[in-house]
Amino acid sequence: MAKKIYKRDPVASKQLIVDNAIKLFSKKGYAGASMDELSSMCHLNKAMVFYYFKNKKGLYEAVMEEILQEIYYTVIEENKLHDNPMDELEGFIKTYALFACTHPYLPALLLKELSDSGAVIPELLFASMRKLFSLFSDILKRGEEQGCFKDVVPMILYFMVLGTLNLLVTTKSLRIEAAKLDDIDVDTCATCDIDEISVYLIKKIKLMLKEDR
Amino acid sequence: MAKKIYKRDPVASKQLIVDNAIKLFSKKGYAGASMDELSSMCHLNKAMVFYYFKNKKGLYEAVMEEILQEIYYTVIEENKLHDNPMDELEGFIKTYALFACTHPYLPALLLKELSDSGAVIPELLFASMRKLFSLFSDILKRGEEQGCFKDVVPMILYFMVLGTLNLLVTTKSLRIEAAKLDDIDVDTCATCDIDEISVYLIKKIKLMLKEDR
Amino acid sequence: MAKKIYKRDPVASKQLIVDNAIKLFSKKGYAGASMDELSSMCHLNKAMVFYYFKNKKGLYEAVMEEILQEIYYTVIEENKLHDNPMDELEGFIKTYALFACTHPYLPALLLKELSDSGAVIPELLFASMRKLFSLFSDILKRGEEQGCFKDVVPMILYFMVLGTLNLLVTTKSLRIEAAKLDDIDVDTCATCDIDEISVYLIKKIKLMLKEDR
Amino acid sequence: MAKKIYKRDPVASKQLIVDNAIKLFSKKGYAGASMDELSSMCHLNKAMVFYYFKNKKGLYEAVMEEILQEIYYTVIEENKLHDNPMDELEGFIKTYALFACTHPYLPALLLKELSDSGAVIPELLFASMRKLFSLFSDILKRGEEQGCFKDVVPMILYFMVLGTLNLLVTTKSLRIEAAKLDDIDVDTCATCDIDEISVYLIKKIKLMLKEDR
DNA sequence: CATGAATGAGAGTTCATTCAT
DNA sequence: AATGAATGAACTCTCATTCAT
Repeated sequence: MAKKIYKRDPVASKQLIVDNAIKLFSKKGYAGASMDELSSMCHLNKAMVFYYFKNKKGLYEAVMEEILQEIYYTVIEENKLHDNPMDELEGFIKTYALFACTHPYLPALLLKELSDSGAVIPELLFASMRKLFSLFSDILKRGEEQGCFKDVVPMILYFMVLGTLNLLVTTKSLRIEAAKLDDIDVDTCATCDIDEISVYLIKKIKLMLKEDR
Repeated sequence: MAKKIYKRDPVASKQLIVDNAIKLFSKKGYAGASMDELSSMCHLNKAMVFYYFKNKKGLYEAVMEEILQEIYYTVIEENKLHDNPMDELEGFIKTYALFACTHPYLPALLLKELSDSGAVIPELLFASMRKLFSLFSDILKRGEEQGCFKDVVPMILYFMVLGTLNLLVTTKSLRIEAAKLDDIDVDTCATCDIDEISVYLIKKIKLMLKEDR
Repeated sequence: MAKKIYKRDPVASKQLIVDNAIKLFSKKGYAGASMDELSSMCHLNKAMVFYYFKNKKGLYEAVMEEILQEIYYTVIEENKLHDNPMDELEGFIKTYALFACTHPYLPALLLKELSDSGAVIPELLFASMRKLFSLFSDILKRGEEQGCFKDVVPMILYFMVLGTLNLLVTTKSLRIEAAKLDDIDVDTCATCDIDEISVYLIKKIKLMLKEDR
Repeated sequence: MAKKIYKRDPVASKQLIVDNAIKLFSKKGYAGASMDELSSMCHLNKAMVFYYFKNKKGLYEAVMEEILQEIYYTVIEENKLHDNPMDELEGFIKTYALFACTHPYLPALLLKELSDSGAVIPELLFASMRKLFSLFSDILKRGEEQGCFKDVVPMILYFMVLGTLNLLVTTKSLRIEAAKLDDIDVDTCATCDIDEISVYLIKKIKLMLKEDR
């Protein structure tokens, strides 16, 4: 008679919702995502979403909080392995790049949120971005003090790193498409893997910071 | 009884709709924008939107086409003023930066579209981005041939420029907010004007391209 | 500069609208027909329809009046050629059949209207059907008096004739479709022409009226 | 405050919708029926219609399927009671007539659909009409083989029966109206009950099939 | 914890109709 | 006579959310 499987595992169910919400929100954006579609992705009843989360916005906040925390802790943990600004900077970029590549919903969600200064969750986004930026800024500032980085404007450099990496991740399918059509001499980096990209980016950022002019 | 407003200027009405649609789409995204809200922003009857445009998507396409063409022609016109890659690159960045700053809906719309590889209008976005990228890529390629640029990967550099500028524009209000709270020693470039930013960016990009390693 | 041809022939324009309205109403019914589609069928401005006709219902009435009058006069003119009930009956059926076949919108419109007792134009339909029925009824009554028809109930026989012919006309495409699929031994009269059908119908009606039981 | 009515009987709610949809579609046709009106007829929220049915067309199909199945099974069940073509034919006509009279939406819906060869649901109507026709055709064919029917063209006779009965049912109110105005000597069968009509029809059809000419 | 039924508001879109030119 | 712009009401359908079970 059991025509349905009742999981009755609240932790698992909640996580299931969050996981699918990440997928959905990153694909369709906040407004474009429907709770109906979400629940059917989870093979769960629609009302369950509202049982675990206050409302759509609450779910979105939970989703964003989760992924923003995840990237933050990933980066900060990796950062502990290094003891000089040069390595720390390299580590920051490499780690962010790898994370963005293996969790491609992060760039999608981040760019969407940043594209309107966090219209949906200003405070949360605000706090998270600040924490990550603080770390990045600290690295550069210390590097400047130690004389290995010159002419540093952390905010701009921060968006340079994040902008480049996030856009390269989100446009991957677009660039692959382009590669099929484009002339021989235009390279869209369609086949570049994330390591090549971050190596190049690191090299260039280092060149940037080596001298004043 | 005078409730109806007869403007009867089709060109003006259509432009009114497009202008407000730009605002609305850039603020709320495609899915989040409502045609109801749009029409009341225009002080026009809702049906008028569908009189001038096939449907919501058609309007969105018209909007995107307009702004993508505008930025493209602005950049390409400016480009004609220069005769060497170094100046051309500088011109490209300065022009894009200025345009993005004076037309802040462009970064908002672009980031939103790019964040999901152009979910709404793939072909249109695709074509436009390619045209702009072609120009950028050409500049760098010629510079490389002439020996003034080294170790060039146009695609990455393209997203570096666009990513940095677009994010700096869209996060402006966020960064101003941050400036009020932040400690003294963290600069969010809240007060930087676009010229300072682009000068810095140009300087850094040039350093990047000066040597191989 | 003349990018449009201004007909400025009111009679022709009005007739153009009526002609296309006949097509449209017979295909889509009253509610399903849109004035927008109609006007573009006519290559005329939408407002012209309302210039010539009070409103949608007024147009529909004009359409129905035209075709109901046409069939009525066609039948009554033909009827004058005969001088005995038997020939008159045969003439009635043959004429109606031929008209329905060459003007297939008549059955379509008639069945639609009759299917809800003339919801849209009760009085008009009412009057027209009565006039045609009167003629039919007279023929039968006179035949009965003269002894050539027996056991006559005009109303039922009237709907028998009209029902059969109208349905055979409107279902023509359906029956052709069926012929392609059906087993050999089922004949949907897909290829029958209207003459064969009316000859058969006349023969059968005559048999009906020859004796009491 | 008690504004909401919680019936919470899905079977009843769904049937309520279907029942009212039958009424509405048969009165106003597919295009003329509004889902708003339907839901308020049901004292149900508008969204419930779309909860139970995919869309308007899906509801219409469900409605048509229900009534076409009902008439088919009614006729076929009755048919099993007889063992000779003559009785079967009589049974067919009587049963159809009675059903059409007690379920007057059937003729209304059928004539509307047939009047444009099933514009809304071609396949469904097609299949149903074929099944019913097959039964009718079989009866006549067997009668012909056994020598009790002569000169049989099933398709025409089928539409004769259905046309007559359907039109007599749908025009009932029209004919009652006419009876009030008409001269003494014209009988619109306004008061005829369905039994008298089907008895007359059966008698006439039998006469038709008794001899070749 | 989980479900399906129910809801009201609003979405995008089309409609018949009218107005100014 | 003819046009295109404009309107308000209605349309089908979807949304986030809540209720009873």
